[in-house]
Amino acid sequence: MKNKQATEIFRNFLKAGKNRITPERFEVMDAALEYEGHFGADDLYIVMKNSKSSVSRATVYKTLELLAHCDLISKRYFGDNINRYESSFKKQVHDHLICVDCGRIIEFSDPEIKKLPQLISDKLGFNFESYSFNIFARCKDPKECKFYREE
Amino acid sequence: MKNKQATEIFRNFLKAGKNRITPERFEVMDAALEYEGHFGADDLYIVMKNSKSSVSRATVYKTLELLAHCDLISKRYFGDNINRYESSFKKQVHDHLICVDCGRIIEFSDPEIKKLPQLISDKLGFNFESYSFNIFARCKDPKECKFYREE
DNA sequence: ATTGCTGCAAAACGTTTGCACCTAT
DNA sequence: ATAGGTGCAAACGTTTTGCAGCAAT
Repeated sequence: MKNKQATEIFRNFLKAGKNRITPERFEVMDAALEYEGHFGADDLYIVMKNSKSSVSRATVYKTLELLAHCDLISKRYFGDNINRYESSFKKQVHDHLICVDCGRIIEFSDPEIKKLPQLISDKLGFNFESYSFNIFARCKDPKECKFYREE
Repeated sequence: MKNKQATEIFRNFLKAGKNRITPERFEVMDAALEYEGHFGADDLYIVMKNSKSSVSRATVYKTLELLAHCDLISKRYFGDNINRYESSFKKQVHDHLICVDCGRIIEFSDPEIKKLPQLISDKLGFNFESYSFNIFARCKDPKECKFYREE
């Protein structure tokens, strides 16, 4: 229970959906919000395991879905068959550019894009829920790209 | 070799990349361009198998990647752990709205979105390659949504 | 007391790989 | 001749599931 405000949000979300308040879920929440950058469910499981947590892999997977549903974390997909997450608590909404050569991920934020999903959903007769926007591109400087890949 | 124009495009792409021109690759190309709507690699493999093709699963997977690289098909991801493809030959570029309740997929096209990926890539110092834009939303009319789910 | 949650291991799933044979160049 | 592609089955890595016991309500 390292983050009081997030704990409150998660707790209320769980209550509202008639999900139980368990210590394991808050353990996963803390670890997820602490993780720097993007992580797969298994990455987080390993980190927790290494810090002596006894939360199971299944619980990690399930809890991450819950956290994504209450917008404490965001679910991402960069095209490599792994679902990734990242904390979105107190972080500004952003999208991603992925270098298809070196895999580097650049975060950016565009006011134009932010408002479009809501508008389009309305126009098509849907209630907007979330969106994903990824750009795949190549570093202009191949040296820089190679450098990044090697580290 | 059902589609002369696409065959030509694919053949040139293969030559340019020093990939060999094989009958299997064109079998996959034909099947992929004929497929109505979005399909997983395995879906296509089953269809081909059922029409007595002897192309292997591995070849289907590999060839779909090649077809995506020369833009004859587009690779999609709708958040359910399956990579999907759809023909993009002679089809206008479009994006997708997915109903998170019933799974229905609506295709739409927005001029604003089309031009942004290129612009943003330039601004960030990358060479634009491709992009993906998905909106997740809910049918406004739950009945309509339910109806769709049940069929 | 009743559900729902957990941990564990096994299974499931889509996808990739290793290998021997084959074929386009 | 040789590099590259194919088919097959087995392996892979991520994710989900079944189940018995446990814990939040």
